[in-house]
Amino acid sequence: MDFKKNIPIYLQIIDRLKQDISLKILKPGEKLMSTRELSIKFKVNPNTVSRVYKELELENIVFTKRGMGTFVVEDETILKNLKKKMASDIITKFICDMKDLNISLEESINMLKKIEEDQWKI
Amino acid sequence: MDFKKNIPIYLQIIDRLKQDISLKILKPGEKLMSTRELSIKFKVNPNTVSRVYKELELENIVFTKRGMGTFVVEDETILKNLKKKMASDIITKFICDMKDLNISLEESINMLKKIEEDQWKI
Amino acid sequence: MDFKKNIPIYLQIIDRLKQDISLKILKPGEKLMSTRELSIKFKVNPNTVSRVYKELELENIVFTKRGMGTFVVEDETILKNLKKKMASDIITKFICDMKDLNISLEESINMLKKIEEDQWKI
Amino acid sequence: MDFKKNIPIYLQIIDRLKQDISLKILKPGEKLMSTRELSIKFKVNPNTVSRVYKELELENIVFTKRGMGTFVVEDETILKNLKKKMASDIITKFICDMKDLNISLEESINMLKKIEEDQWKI
DNA sequence: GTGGTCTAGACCACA
DNA sequence: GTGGTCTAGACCACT
Repeated sequence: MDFKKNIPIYLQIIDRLKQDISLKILKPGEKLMSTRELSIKFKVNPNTVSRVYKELELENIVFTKRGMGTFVVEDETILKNLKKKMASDIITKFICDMKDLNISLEESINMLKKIEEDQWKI
Repeated sequence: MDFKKNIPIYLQIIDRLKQDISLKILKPGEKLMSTRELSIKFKVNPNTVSRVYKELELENIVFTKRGMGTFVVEDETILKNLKKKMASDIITKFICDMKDLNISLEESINMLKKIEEDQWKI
Repeated sequence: MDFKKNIPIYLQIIDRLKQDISLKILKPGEKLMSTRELSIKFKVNPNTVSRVYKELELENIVFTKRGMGTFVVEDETILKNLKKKMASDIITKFICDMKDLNISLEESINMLKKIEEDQWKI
Repeated sequence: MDFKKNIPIYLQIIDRLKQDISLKILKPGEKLMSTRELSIKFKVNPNTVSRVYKELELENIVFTKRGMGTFVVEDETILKNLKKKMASDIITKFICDMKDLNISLEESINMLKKIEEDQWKI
């Protein structure tokens, strides 16, 4: 995993884990890698991973058992909402940004369709 | 104007000015407010506005005449490209973000269409 | 038994056993459950229970006969003091915490009285 | 300020600041010391103070202006509730702890009254 | 071995 | 000068 500059590493890792969880690459109840393992995998300081786990716990996406490790929550509802919320956030932002440029939702959709068609040609 | 947390104020102002320019609220050749005026209007540190103008000048969107102030460039081509580039950036980001969530462009478009229809009902 | 986060499990178990002993649910001289039994009952690591027994022994509340198990001490004086000390600790902490908030002992008592009256209404 | 062992320093500082705010030693809208200043005053690492400010911000007790510093919120309601909540937390804990020892609220109050009287004698 | 806390000190973006 | 992020590495308590 290579990190973008400008965006804090810990946020990028959070996003990555959220994706893995919402795509069920990490399943409900499954144990995450320990802070140390993950810090080695991502070539990052353990503290940074610590922070990631703490924030994910605040969002009720993972929980920790003392001395046992960190686990994905088992409540499926939360996990379903996670993906929904992430998608809805992206869409809302997109619509707002386009509105700011005075581009209506209709036009935006047309532009996307055009890109879709172009993909086939390649 | 109220600023979002997490995003640097100077970036938000840059975006705002770019919008105004691309929507021709600020016309080619028109003089921008002085750094002082703008800093008062936005209740922001004058240094922050300075930085905004500097960055816009680097992007060839405005230029400075010493002692006269800062002006929107008159080259229409640049201004047209400005809007195009901004829109294209937003769209690219949107498509990537959705892909990361394993949502195809087709699905994304469908979700947007659904929102469009829902707007009519309100 | 469900454990609070933030407070070490072993401390919570110690407190629980102290209560049981001071309330004579566990009587002087009575045998405690084995570490294994207790660890199963509380769904906890056996080491954790071991530690609990070790600490209680240090405080002279239980004692161990090799190969026989762990027992509540028979000295009634110790057990009486146990309850007294626990109560006094709680009270001292309460008074200090309220003082820190600039709430006098008199006011604290009034607040407690108010709660007492309210209970009757329910 | 001297810190208790066993309790994380950052929690002790949080508590201290909450007290100062609820007692209006730090007034609404007032600027807190910078992370560096406070870290020197408390002989503590700047990161520790950083963490304190972050948590207080999460609880909506302070807010930060980028590059300007950290300030007590100005909303009086929040600050009033702060003191209320802190007191109520302490009282609830006290009542529960005593109940666990099989000591009724009535008895608890009597014990406190006794202590109150004893104070006069000294 | 697990996460939690803390120190020391660095660099950065922001105002 | 302000807070935010990150690294390096330590110690601790818990399981």
